[in-house]
Amino acid sequence: MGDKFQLIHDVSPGTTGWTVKVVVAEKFSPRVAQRSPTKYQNITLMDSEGSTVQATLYGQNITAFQDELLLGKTYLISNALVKETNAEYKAKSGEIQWTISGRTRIRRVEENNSNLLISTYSFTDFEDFPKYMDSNVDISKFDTVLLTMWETFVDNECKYICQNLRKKLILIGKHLKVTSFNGLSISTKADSSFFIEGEFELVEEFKSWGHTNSEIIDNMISEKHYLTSTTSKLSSKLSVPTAEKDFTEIKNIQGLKTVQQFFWIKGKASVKVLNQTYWYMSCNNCNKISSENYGDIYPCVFCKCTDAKAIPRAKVYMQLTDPTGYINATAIGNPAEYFLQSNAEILMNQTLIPTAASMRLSMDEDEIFYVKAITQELSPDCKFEILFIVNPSQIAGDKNKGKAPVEHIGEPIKFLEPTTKRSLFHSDTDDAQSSKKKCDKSTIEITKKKSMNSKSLFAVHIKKRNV
DNA sequence: CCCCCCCC
Repeated sequence: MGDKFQLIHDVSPGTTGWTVKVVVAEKFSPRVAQRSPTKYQNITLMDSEGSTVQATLYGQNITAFQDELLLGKTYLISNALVKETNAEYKAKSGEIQWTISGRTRIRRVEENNSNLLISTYSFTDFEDFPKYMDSNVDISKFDTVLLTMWETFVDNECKYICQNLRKKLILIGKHLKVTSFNGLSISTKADSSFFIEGEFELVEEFKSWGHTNSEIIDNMISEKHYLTSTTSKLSSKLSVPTAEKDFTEIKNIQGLKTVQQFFWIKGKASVKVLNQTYWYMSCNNCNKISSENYGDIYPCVFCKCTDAKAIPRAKVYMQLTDPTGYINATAIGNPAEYFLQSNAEILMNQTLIPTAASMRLSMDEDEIFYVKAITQELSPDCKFEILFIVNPSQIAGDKNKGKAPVEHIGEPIKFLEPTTKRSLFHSDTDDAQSSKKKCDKSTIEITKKKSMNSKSLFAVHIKKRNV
């Protein structure tokens, strides 16, 4: 390993412009956090001098990077989030931890540094262990697997394996509402339909609420409404309320505890924290964060698009007020550009803290906001996201005027009776075609990714695609 | 759709 790069010890919180060459020395199985639904995965990285640092991945980054960071391989890493571990947990002071996210640039280097690892760890026997731990094959076939644990593995790894396996089974059986499993997230959309992304593995058919999980997923796919972000398309999906009683007063959602809900709010937005980043670099295909430079073509780790383009996307953290109170909320993409009266490229090139001359920082008149509330497990308050902003003048004379807001708002999710015989479990090109036909502005790809045995293990990839 | 953060 050459020395033109920094070493792990050279990188502290606040260090900029660094690149460290590392070998992936250990890769642990993803775990679910004890006190929150957060998934995390720890990885140990080692530099040329044998120093190590713990790197952590969270949530969807775990699946996104699972093929990028392979055990024993060498990488150049830059722009990880570097911080001291939480004082509450850290064993010794000054311990550094890296967080690897979509911002982090990772470049594979074709070098064999396994001798470095072997000289530091007795690592060879351990090599097959991580992939074994994370395997679902054993569950699906209900084969008995003998796993021998010793010393601290009994208390640590063994405990977590058991917990995770149990959680996975429970998740598949019961949870088809708002959850994630192996990269799958099924969440309610603003129009009460479902958005499914990522991969999931159906280990076993479970019945819940009178339907098997495969039927429920079939329903979601056959319904497949997707919201689009533009106001014109929005108005065809949602009728904007006009009666005062249809708006939610902010005081009623401050400190909200519900899982996920949508509200119409009539009020004003303003930027209170001027010194924020009003954009992020994104993938032009999936909008996820990118570590590339503007305009670069790159393979996106999230959507796996091989020729994704890095483009800026607007983002703003603001305060929403009505006569009864205020909440902080985030807007991304269209609503952010609309509010700021700017666009992502201008926002990206802006070097100074903005002024009212360079963008809109507050509203003069009331506007209508469609707000999504998401409970934060560890924080007392909800997080709010502004999905749409509608100027009341835009809906004057609209055919929806006077209509009550669509009936789903604030209501629990309902599963529809199965309307189709089409099953995910015979996913072939015919199914993919029929999905395409029913889809209006998007297509859904259904691919059988792997089939370990004839009936129990499937991986299905469903994604929205703009046409 | 998306950002941030996140665990022992």
